[in-house]
Amino acid sequence: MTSRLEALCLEKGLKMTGQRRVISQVLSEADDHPDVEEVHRRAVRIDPRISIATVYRTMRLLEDAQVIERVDLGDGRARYEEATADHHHHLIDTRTGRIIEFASPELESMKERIARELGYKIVGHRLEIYGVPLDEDERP
Amino acid sequence: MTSRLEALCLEKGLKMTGQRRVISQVLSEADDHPDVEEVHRRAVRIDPRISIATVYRTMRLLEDAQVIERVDLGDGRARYEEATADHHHHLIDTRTGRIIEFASPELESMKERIARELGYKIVGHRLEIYGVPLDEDERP
DNA sequence: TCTGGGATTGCGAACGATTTTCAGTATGAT
DNA sequence: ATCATACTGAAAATCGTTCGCAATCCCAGA
Repeated sequence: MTSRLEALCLEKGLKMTGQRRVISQVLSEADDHPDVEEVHRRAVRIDPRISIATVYRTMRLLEDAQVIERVDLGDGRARYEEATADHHHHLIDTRTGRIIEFASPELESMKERIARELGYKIVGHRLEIYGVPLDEDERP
Repeated sequence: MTSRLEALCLEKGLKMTGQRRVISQVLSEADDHPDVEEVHRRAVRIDPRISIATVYRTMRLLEDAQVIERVDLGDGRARYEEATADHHHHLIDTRTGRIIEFASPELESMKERIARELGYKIVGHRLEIYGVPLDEDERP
């Protein structure tokens, strides 16, 4: 069975090896933001003969092919998510590490406007909010 | 002469050594976002017997004491700036590496609102915009 | 279906940024 | 001035990541 990412790789003309197939599957099934070690851990469960170096190489390949996106969440390692058309950002629960994705068109346009006022054209950006859950009585 | 940061250190009850004095001076005089190596380079100009390890240690100390702030600009190393009361963000010129600081109260409140809607209280956040200068004819 | 050669892999070594270890040194309270 | 303690330099260790290289795999073409 062909995973979503595997299809994308074929589309981009990437050579489809066993390990790339497995890593694509792992990433297709992930709904979190695994780092390379975690991807490797999951990949090895499917096929034990996959080295961490290959995972690193494949992640870079997929990133370059714009199939996945690197997310830098401030802990020293790279995390990844499937590439999506819409810009979104991350709210990190500092108590649990849970990551909540959110998008805000207003935020996007404000950011555009700020850059424009400073005389710049945006080529990339990133916003992360670190937070803790509101107490019961503070909920909106 | 006592630099601004040195005064802050004394205030916090930190032991004032020669190297801390020099590093404090370097940081007080900096108006950019130097990384550890750059701080070390500047410190050594004032007193050559300062090791990079001490700079690393002192930066962490000052960061913990909230005297300076770590800025993660996406190039693999930590950069620093003096801690300020007001939140501000960074626009990084990807062509030259120039860093432009900006603040936006609207952005702050929007970010508060987003967190609140998601059921969170903000404990920290960061926004970086990467951009290239607008062409002449695009300037606002 | 078989083959050749370039792409890909696994391993371990190399890497850059940062932290730690440890023995020697300096600081500030007394 | 003394002394316990905190601090320092130098080198080794650590962490995430990349690289070099020989062995292996994939797939277009015969």
